[in-house]
Amino acid sequence: MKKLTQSLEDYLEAIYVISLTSKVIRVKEIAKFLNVKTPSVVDAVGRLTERGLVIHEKYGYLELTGKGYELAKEVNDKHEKVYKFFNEVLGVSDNISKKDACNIEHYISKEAMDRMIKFTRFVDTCPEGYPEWLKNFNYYAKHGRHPSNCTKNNVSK
Amino acid sequence: MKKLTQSLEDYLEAIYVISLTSKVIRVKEIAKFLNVKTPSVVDAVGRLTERGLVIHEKYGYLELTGKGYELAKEVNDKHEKVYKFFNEVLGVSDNISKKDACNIEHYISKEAMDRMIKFTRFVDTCPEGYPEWLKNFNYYAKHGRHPSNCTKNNVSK
DNA sequence: GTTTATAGTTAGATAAATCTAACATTTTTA
DNA sequence: TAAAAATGTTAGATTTATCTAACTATAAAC
Repeated sequence: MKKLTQSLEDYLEAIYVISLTSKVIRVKEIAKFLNVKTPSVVDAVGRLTERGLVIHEKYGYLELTGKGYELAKEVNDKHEKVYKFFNEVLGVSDNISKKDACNIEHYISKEAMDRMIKFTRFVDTCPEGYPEWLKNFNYYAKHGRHPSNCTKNNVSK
Repeated sequence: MKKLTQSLEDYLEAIYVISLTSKVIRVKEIAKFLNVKTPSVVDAVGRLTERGLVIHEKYGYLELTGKGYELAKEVNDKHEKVYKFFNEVLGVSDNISKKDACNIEHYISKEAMDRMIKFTRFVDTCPEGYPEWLKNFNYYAKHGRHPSNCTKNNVSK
């Protein structure tokens, strides 16, 4: 099946995210979540319905189909993972990480995503806790030079 | 002035990149570079001209204005930097890094860009050469576990 | 220097994504 | 339960970005 547009992915993800905390899903909620007007939502939901990703009872509630749920979860997973990488590894602020993740999630390749996920996990599972080299990076980012203890702590032979 | 769309940024960047290796710039070149048809280029160039970023003699050559050049360079710089980060730090393959950079360049925030640039430089200027921890990451990415020498080499106290 | 080939342009179509304004349905409430 | 409020839908407009087909201008070749 043809790939979803960025916009449709956003709508699908919004429905998914809303469903995590809300019992029912309405057009108005989606509009609020995405900062668009309700006719835009109706339009998008129509297109998602055509593709069998959403079920929408007229004037009533919305639901993801199985396929819709899976796709939505996939998109949202990417979002979460890009966010984590930006925030935890690169040290980008919370808000900006979220915003960037929201855009990038639609475009990043499987391969890059995989490396980001692994990188984040590499940091998170570091045997020594928060890795020394990442401390050193933060120092470098702040001061523009490697800390004096850098060589010592990282030399391998 | 209003932000350029992704598409217009692509056209502008294309013109810039072509100008690096080609004496003159033509509609056809741009079309080839971006894999679109010439009417699309004419249209886009028209919009770039309206914004004072490009000069186009009818049936003739194209040129970037000063402002256009600056903007194009900015966009292309982002491209280069995202590419480098993905390729050199994350270890994403050449081709995919390029493709991803091409998309992401339009969306990434100044802050995240800044951190990526610094991260790449942090790696490149590492006093010990290619850093041990990055070798460890590559090991981790390949085998799914930290190398046995990991703790030793990175412990700080 | 005409003809032919190449390149560029215009016109008109289509699709996505948004909006406002008007209308319809449901739900709430007095 | 009838009026009012809230929510949802439709219709129609706008912008961007593409395309194809038809036309026009410039360059090349003979």
